[in-house]
Amino acid sequence: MRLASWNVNSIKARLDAAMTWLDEGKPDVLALQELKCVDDAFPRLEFEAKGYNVIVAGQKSYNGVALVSRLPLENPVIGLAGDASDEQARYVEATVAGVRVASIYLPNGNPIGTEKFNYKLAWMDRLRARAAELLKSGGAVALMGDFNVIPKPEDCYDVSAWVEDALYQPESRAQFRALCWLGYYDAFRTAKPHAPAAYTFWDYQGGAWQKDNGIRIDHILLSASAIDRMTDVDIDRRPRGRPKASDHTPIWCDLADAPTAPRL
DNA sequence: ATGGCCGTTTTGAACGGA
Repeated sequence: MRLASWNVNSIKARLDAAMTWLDEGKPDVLALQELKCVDDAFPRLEFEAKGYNVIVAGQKSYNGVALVSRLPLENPVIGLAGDASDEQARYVEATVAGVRVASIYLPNGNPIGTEKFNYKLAWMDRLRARAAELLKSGGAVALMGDFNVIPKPEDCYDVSAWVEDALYQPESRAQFRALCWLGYYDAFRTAKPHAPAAYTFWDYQGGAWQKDNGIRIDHILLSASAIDRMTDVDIDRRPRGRPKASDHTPIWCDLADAPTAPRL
């Protein structure tokens, strides 16, 4: 089963690109972020025509996440627990073939020293609580999305350009590590610990794509029982190099079928 | 040199993004 995540920066602006990537990336499950549209404006029919089921958590103009899957999306949950007053559409989860998958659009948090940065850190507290809850069953879990965190210096073309940014603050990175210490594995770094310039985002400005001035902020975090089944993982840079591209590009991983009996 | 991009919105200057 292939799991993938992509911040499309408006699903309406990126519909052709999304349809193209479904054909070439062949994800079984795709977590989408930054839809920038309400539920009814999501191009549901186009996804369904390609054989995908759809769950949308939309919002006007900003944010918005979705899960699309060839297999049924069971027991969907929209929204992240812990703050009933939070109206931003940044989280949706469901079960596909026994794997609990989530599409996550973690707050940007800029500028630091403001309520926006506090909101980011508080949101990460809530995410960690939910992530811990999901591990209790021992089943496979995949947290996928735009985490808006640069985990380590090697995940950035030039750390000096990001030291004042919310994505590289010590607090943001510590929160990301705390999430991992619960028992989640960064799918890409676990398989490719020394891969250089493994970026998922390049700014539209300043020729960042042409210079490969990128950062790795889109992640797939897998529980132990999920990463134990992982056979491949990669970042697909092709969509970023095309006209009218999102500033993010997809990341994906493959999971082998669940063993029907213990293998040891 | 994030001054220089992109998408969105009570459509036209402002906001959010990262």
